[in-house]
Amino acid sequence: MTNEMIYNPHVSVDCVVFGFDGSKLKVLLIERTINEQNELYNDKKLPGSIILTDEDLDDAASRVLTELTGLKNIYLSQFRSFGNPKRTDNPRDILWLENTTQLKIGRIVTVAYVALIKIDRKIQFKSEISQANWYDLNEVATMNLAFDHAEIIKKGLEYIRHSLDIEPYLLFELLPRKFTLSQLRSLYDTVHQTNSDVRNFQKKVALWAYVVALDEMEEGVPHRAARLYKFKRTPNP
Amino acid sequence: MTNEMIYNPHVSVDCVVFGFDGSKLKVLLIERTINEQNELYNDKKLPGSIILTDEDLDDAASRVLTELTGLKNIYLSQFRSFGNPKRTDNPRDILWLENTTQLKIGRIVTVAYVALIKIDRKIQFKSEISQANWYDLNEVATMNLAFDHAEIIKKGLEYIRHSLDIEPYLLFELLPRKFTLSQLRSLYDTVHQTNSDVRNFQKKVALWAYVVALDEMEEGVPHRAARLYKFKRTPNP
DNA sequence: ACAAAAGTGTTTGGAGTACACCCATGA
DNA sequence: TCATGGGTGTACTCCAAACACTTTTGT
Repeated sequence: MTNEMIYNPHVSVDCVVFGFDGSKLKVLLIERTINEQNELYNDKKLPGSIILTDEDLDDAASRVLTELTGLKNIYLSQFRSFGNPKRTDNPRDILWLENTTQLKIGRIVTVAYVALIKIDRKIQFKSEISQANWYDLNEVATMNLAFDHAEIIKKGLEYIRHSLDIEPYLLFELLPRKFTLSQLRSLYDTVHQTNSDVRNFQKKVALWAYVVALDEMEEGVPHRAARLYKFKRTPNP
Repeated sequence: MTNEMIYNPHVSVDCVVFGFDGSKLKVLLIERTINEQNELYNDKKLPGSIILTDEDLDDAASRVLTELTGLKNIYLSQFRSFGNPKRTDNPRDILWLENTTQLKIGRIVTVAYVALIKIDRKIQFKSEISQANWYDLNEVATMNLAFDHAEIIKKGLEYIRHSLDIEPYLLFELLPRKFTLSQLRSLYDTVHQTNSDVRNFQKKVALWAYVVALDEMEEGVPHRAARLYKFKRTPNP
């Protein structure tokens, strides 16, 4: 049985996983090492891979993310496909693909997914296959990424900005279970590229049924402790 | 040279083209005839086809739409990909595909596009390959369509509802060049599933810089003639 | 004259925005 | 006591929604 019977080398999935560390938005990238005429070349890429022949796209995205980063049960949303025939033109990318898959690779159409996750949960990037790390979005803009992954990240970011406008409760995927209104506001302003007024923001949030105040305060901060809040899923958010 | 060198039989594009006839939203479908053991079987499908090996997805969508319906210069937006392995499981669909493409067909991932067009422009569905017609959306819900095309249409409709919320000027893709406010309101209410108040609607439209009143009236209607309006593209709509 | 659709204003409530000061805490 | 961020209220503007009658035209 050859790899060709298991893998479909014409379609791939890529996952753009965004995280928030309290002040900045980050993307999850994995290390890639290419053996080019015995010179090792290192760069970064999105977690992604070709799909299995009998696998749905959503399933492929979850599987690949788990295999490459160890992350499980992440809510991934398909946002766009990329099929420029030139996207697999770089010889370095082809070399790497053929080495990793042991398949003859031609043109690949990729289906891209986004996810939002809390950086706070003790993430163990456990994978035997690859090494995953968070990178600052600004930093990523200046990095050399594999394939058209820079473009995919850009479109993914547009997509989540957009989704968060429509479904603001998605923000809570990015926050710790208990959070302060400053954290929420800082995140809100980061993704919306705004600078909200503190009072107006508190009023706005007071109208969101899915944000509930707790009887708990922050601890160990070098200033007045802030009230903690939690996110509560509501019947129709 | 085999077809396999020209066509990529693993990825297709499908176009969901919506039109508005003044009162109802319609979808463009093409006829399909399948020769099943010398019994001819007829049904409908979306205009769509597998892509060429060296073709970008957007280009494939335009090309396929033109080839199958004669429509040119239609603005198509990619909205989602469909890759359930079972979507190409129906033997009738496979038979049809292999007959039309002369290729061995396995699993196909399709990238779906939507477009909005005016039914008023004298559309000549000129194609040597297929016959295209408008179908009422309600009607479509009860029809048997090829592959997962019913699902694709449903998602396409959700997508345009959504887009029209954000970019209301897209509505004008669906209207004749000169239109009355009743027509605009009827269309608006159709896509939003609302029932707007006439006066409030006129006020709302008065604020849209891209709708301008003409010095012309409707003619030949059996009641008071309505003023005509046109759509004017603005620098930043 | 009547049927059919066009056109027109006012009021009310909710949401967003602008704006400045005192409070609690740890160092 | 000071530095740091937390927390609070009011006034204004804009937009959305509710609501009913008169006008024009063809038959």
